[in-house]
Amino acid sequence: MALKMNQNQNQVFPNCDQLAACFSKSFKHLNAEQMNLLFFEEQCLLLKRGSVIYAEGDSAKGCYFVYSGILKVFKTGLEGKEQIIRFSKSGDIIGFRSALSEEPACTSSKVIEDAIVCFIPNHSLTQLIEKNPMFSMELIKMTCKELGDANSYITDIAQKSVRERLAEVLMQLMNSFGLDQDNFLQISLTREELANIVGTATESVIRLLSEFKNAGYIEIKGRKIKIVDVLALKRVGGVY
Amino acid sequence: MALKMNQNQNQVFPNCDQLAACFSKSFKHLNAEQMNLLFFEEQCLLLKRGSVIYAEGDSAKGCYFVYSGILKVFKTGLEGKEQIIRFSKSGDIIGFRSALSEEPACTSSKVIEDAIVCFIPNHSLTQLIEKNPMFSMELIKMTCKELGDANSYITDIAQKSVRERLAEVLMQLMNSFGLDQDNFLQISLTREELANIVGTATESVIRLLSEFKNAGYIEIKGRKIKIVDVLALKRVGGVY
DNA sequence: CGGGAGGTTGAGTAGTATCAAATGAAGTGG
DNA sequence: CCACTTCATTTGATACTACTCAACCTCCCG
Repeated sequence: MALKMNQNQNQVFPNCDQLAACFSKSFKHLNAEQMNLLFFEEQCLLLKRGSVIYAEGDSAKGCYFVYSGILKVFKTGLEGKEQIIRFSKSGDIIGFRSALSEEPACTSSKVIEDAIVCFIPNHSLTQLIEKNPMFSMELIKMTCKELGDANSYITDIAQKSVRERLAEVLMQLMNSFGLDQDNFLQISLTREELANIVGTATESVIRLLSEFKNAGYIEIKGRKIKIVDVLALKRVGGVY
Repeated sequence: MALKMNQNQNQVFPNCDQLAACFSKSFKHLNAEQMNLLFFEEQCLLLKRGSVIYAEGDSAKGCYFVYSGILKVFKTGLEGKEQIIRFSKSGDIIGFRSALSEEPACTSSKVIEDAIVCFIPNHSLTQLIEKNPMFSMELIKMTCKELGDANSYITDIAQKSVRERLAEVLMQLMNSFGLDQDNFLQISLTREELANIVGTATESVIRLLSEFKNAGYIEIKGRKIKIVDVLALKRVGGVY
């Protein structure tokens, strides 16, 4: 396997085996040879919080495999307000939609927590789809799962109140990113980012968070949110 | 090609060539042999308005190809309120998500205008994916397009007002189903169904429709809506 | 020490939901 | 053909959610 890692600044990039191991968490049906195909032109990037991976309107020459860190995928609505669609973390592939369809990206992606991502050029991805039906199948299933999530999201935003949605979002974040030993969510978001997930105003998030705090559902230390009463939050969020 | 059409009640089902021609509108990379594979166990159904094709929670043994008619795909939220996710018409495939992922369906599908659909058993679909990478690619692209639409939808519902969304939905319906010679939308929906797309209350739709009517943007004849001022509607809906 | 970004609080209000009731349309059975 | 049922639509009155605007605070960084 060609090793083209940039190791400037003492940055520790994953080696091929580590990449492959991480990739296998999500895609189980690639053998070593195919994995080589994917990471042949290995090109890892270390990205700091705030970096943009791709932006709405970009025409992609490839997609990105996320080795570590957290990204947000969002659309920019009228008035420039972000709507966060989902998060990506270790093991996810982002940007393959516009890559495959050869259309400009319809979302943007930005780093929430410092990340290492690996660029996968278009032809590698296409080759893989052509040579490995199982991989196609997994890609389809993955997209389908995203689509299912999106559909639920639509229903929630359309039918639930902001309070319900905020509680639900906290539960989703808990499921996706887990809690540390003190029950704090292992992802830190600004109030504005929270608002941009829930689809509401920053002020509303602040008011509701302090309402949850007073009710004893959560505790707050700056951007860190401690989940105290899971059952109450699930009840409020209509999550069962 | 095996012909197992049920031709009871003088129902005129499409023959294989017609099915294939219709299918080719959406999927261009299947040769005759592969098309045979798909429709080998041809099983057409004539479905009246209100019929349920599949329901949330069903585990699918296959998917359906829509030959004619219009279906709505929706989720049932809390309180039993429908959220319409999208419509399907001639040339679309529905239900392949749960079919492929072998998970219970996360949406339901119901007939809006009398439809002829053709059942495609799971193994046919899977075989095709395994044998024809181009087909996989088209399936992926199709799912990706749906996903892109869903993402836009999320952003709209989260950020736009009900008035804006209703105007936008009218424009979408115009694009999807077209207008007849008198500029009436070629799809009839109840006020409740409209509300379940927009994500609002039936009464709100009624009030806004009559507001649009008074403003001269539309005319109303029962369930038929005539699009009078496209530019005004686009402006209201923030569609550009 | 100043400036900027993020966070918090309060007051006022527009936009929608909800509830209730009346009307209209379509079908059913006697 | 009419009374009756049922469902869809419409209108009005009222309540309330959540947005907006404005002011102020806090923390951090240069």
